[in-house]
Amino acid sequence: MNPTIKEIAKRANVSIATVSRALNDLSNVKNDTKVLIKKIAEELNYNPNIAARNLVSKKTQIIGFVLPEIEGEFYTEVIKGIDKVAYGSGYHMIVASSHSERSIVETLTNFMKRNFVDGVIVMIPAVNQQVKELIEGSRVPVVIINAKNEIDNVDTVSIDNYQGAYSITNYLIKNSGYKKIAIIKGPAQNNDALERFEGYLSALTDNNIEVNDNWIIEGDFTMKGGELACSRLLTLSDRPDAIFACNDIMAIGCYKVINNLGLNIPDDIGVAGFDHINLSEFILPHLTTVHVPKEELGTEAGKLLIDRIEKGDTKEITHLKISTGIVFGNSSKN
Amino acid sequence: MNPTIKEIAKRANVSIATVSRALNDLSNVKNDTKVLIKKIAEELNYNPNIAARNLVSKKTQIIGFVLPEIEGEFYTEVIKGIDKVAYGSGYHMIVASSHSERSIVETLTNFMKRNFVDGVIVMIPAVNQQVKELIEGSRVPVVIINAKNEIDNVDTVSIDNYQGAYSITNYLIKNSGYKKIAIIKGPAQNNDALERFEGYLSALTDNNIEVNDNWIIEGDFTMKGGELACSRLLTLSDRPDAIFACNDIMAIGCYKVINNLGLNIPDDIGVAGFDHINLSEFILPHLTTVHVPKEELGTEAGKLLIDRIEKGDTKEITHLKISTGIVFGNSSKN
DNA sequence: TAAACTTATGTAAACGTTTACATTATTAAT
DNA sequence: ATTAATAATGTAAACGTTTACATAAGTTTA
Repeated sequence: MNPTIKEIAKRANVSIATVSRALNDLSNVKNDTKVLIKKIAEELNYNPNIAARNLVSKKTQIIGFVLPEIEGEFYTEVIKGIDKVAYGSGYHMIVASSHSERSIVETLTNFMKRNFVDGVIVMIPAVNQQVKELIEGSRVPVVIINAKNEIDNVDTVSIDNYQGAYSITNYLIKNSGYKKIAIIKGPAQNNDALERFEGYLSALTDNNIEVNDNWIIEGDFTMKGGELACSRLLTLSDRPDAIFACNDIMAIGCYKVINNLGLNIPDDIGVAGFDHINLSEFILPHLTTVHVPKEELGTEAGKLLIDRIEKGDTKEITHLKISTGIVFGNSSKN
Repeated sequence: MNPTIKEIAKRANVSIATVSRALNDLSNVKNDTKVLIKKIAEELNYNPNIAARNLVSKKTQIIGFVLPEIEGEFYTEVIKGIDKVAYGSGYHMIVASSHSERSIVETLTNFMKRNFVDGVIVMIPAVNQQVKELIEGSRVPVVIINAKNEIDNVDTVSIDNYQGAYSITNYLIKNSGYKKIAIIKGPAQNNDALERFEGYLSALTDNNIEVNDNWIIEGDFTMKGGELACSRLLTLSDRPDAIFACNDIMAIGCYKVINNLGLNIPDDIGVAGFDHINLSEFILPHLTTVHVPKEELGTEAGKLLIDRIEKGDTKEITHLKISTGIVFGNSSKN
């Protein structure tokens, strides 16, 4: 059906080896021959058979991206970042989220055991033992996004959560003048959440502010969770004058509660988030939050992975930390 | 490196043909042999080489999804839908959005010419001549999401925009009692936008409401566009009492302007959108909008494509229209 | 018990490339 | 003009499967 190099060889009166060399622009092919072959290939609308090429090269030019769920803009941005880099280097990306019918482990196993992808990028908030072992034992190159640095023979890219949380807390203190800053944490096993919490603690300490345990509330990174946490905080007898929600969605949950109580943001109570999702700019007042370069997370992971695929073990392991910045909204005084 | 069927054959003292048959659970293999072979495969941690298999089967079990840009939850949901169906049928999905470095045509060409994917799902708001020809001439099965039915030898899935727009306009009239309903349209070449506009017109006509050209404003499906359109409408001497924005993002733009002017939604002016994006439930008052089953769009397209891949031309062309529903928010009176 | 099936296995080709090695044609060096 | 070096091309194997066809082994049937 599809023309093959055999067909081209016949028409050009050369061997298939020469055709292959010509089409791949290898050296040692007379220019005339090369031109002729390319012309014929063009005429026949020739396209190389990828499977055949993969078979001999033992590469597929495909990278896999494993994530818990394709949802929310965060992952979307990361996907975009990976895709751009992949495309630029001649790779394709297969996205595999886990869902009702497929577990993360299953996906990962599939990607790593079969000679199906050249490398895998994994972005999961909490790496459990099983996943850890899977990754450590993998012959396929892996890059992990945003996990705790507990797998050290693997390249990683992550957000500097500590720095982000530290600076926004510091900002709330130094610039806005808040003194009683509460925090709504993220899920307990979530590494990002942990690091953010630590940044918050350090900032308080460095500013000689005592940590008040009543103002440290567990959250779950959902809006509902934000609402509940916020209403707990606002009904305390000694209530905080600012709330640092460990992600934007929870911060938006706070907005709801605060508005319902007829309080003013940022005068009665300041609010800050983390992530800088689009929504944070849609709401009023605009949310003060931490900008996370989501797409960059993807591009960096992509670069690292492709480098690893192409250079193998000659390159040493990289642990990349991507810094964040503050988005100065109006949900905090200034 | 990786064990092959050859290695298994050697250990089991059989030919590679038998191994292949045993592993693929084909008939005509003695049960003892089958069990033995499978045991050895297991021990060796054997995984079939996909490239080799693809080479002979001339299939890759990969489907491509082409979209203009991975952005916003709409596409995300569709991706999720496709992924689920694909996975269920043993396929993988490669997502290729166009971006700075890659045009839609380029992506499409890449997918359709090479024997790289078994089928392609295309979701682009406006199919131009070049794309049309590309699709019509494709030997690779294609399913188009949400485009005008102008390519008839291809399966399509689309939202019933007309019905959605008709019913929400009708709702604004019949249930909310609005009489002066303006519309903010979508981009001129966008097919969804056109159909929505037609639904609006029909609903007015069927309710014996005269169409007022001043209340028909061009929009562009962006928040900013919604703001501008809204402020134009609200400064008219004869201003509408309700606005139907052809997508939610523009409706949210309207909220901004209306709030700024100190007007009340839904009493001074009603607002309705289209798409039912998450955001529509975050804002207050909750937006009255048209629910679009985004994930279903993906699953249906996936099913159609895989069916086409596996059944070939024996199955006749399907043009599927997916109905929508109204989300009764508080941005309209009731 | 031979003939006729059926079942189980093997042989070898095919899929479409790439590439090591061999060969021939061309150019440079003496 | 002969030899040496280089450039261009060809030959054939290899990649790891699947599968048509051939063969061997086992089971009915008359």
